[in-house]
Amino acid sequence: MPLGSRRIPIETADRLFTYLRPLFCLRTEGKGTVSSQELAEICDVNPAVVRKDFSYLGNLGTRGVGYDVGGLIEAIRLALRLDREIGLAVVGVGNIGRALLEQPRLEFEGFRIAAAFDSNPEKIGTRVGRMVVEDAADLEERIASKAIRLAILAVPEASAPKVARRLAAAGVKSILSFAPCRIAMPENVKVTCMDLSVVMAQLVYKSCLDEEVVATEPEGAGAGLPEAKER
Amino acid sequence: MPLGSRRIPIETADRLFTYLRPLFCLRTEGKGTVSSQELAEICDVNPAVVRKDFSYLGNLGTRGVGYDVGGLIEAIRLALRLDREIGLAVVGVGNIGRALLEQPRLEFEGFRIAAAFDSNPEKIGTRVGRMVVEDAADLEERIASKAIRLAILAVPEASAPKVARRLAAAGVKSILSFAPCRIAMPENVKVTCMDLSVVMAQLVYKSCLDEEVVATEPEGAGAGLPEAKER
DNA sequence: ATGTGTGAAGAGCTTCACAGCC
DNA sequence: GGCTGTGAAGCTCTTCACACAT
Repeated sequence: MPLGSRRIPIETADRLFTYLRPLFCLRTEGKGTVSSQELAEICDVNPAVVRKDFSYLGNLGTRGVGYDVGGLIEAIRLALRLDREIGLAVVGVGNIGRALLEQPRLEFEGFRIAAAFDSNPEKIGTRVGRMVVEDAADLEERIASKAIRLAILAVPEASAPKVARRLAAAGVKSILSFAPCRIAMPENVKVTCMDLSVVMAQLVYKSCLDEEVVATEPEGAGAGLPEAKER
Repeated sequence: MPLGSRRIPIETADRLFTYLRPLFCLRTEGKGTVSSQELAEICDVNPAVVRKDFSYLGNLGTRGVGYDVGGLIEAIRLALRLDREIGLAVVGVGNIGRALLEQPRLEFEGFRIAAAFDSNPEKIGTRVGRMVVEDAADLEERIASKAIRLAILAVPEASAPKVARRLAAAGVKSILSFAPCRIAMPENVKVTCMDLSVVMAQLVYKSCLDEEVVATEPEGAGAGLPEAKER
């Protein structure tokens, strides 16, 4: 009998993250159990998808009842390696870096900002949110000594690749970059680029697709079924 | 003979966006043609994927030579409906809103910031970047009169759902939200939520997967093939 | 009666390999 | 020789339908 040890499809893993936040809300609201039907409506997916996804984590549900909210949260956090706190560095204290430092939200979700860097002498030593901005010149040493493996890169595009290489050399394994440029990295360092233009273009494209469907089907069923298909 | 009119798979559309930026760079560098091989290396995908993707847009390449850079850009922009400028509103001029307004990058990519709103009296009337911040109270009227259909929502989480409903009522069809909460919208309004926690968690998960592969294959081939597989 | 768990069928995307053209 | 364009095979994920547990 499978015990939650099957390989989790990457698409399932992605969805598991998105289940997590509504589950937190439900727990806060005091809801003890949730059915695949309910969660599916909240997350805008098919109920069968929800059940299939959870089945990879083991037999979490109770037939006729649903899933225990707390149990789900724990199982997901365990499966996704979110069970331990993850320290991260914010590199670049411009508008975006400041936004991250000033809102403590990340801290609730298993992440902990452990360092903030900037190269501007006027910013070094100042306090932003909970952190004191450190000199980017000390980046390698500080990151290595704190064993930080995750960094958010919020520096100008021009210096992003160089700073990224320094981070990788210091032992960082995952970089979330806000610079809209390609960052070449060795195979063992993962980089995700938050490119707003790309995201917005995709958003607009999807809206355009909808319009064409409407235009092509003038006798459409109107505001009929919820059409639980996203992406 | 197919003339670029086949249905484009959604995954292909997503990739087409990501090809666009390196292509801009290549054009700026004065490169006239590019091969699927070169572009594949830059974007970290399989060359066959690149060719297949472009084949949906028609016969763009020249055998033995490659693809015309300018032609590719035009074809992609057309296919993805980026051929006309898209006006957008920035709602909320906090750290993130300011970051968007102060960097003119978006303007180069077919987007044009057409309005900025905030409800803080101290911010209303001030100039940020190229825009003067308008009163969020006038949001519906201004958005409708300018026929804006795309908005970036950068307001506190608590007010995000309410503001989103106002945007939708004013005619906005696509919303990019930075509030890490679910925003319920009618079927014809698309919302993409930039949830940093989710993105970071996915990033960390992928790094963990790598580590396990390394740990499971101690006799691995070392730094061998590029392993052109991402995601 | 209600809602989970899952094998099997189906859909969609990726990879391969090679014909075809420059 | 070099590189595109593409049918076919392969693979992964999604959907369905229903057995089964409470």
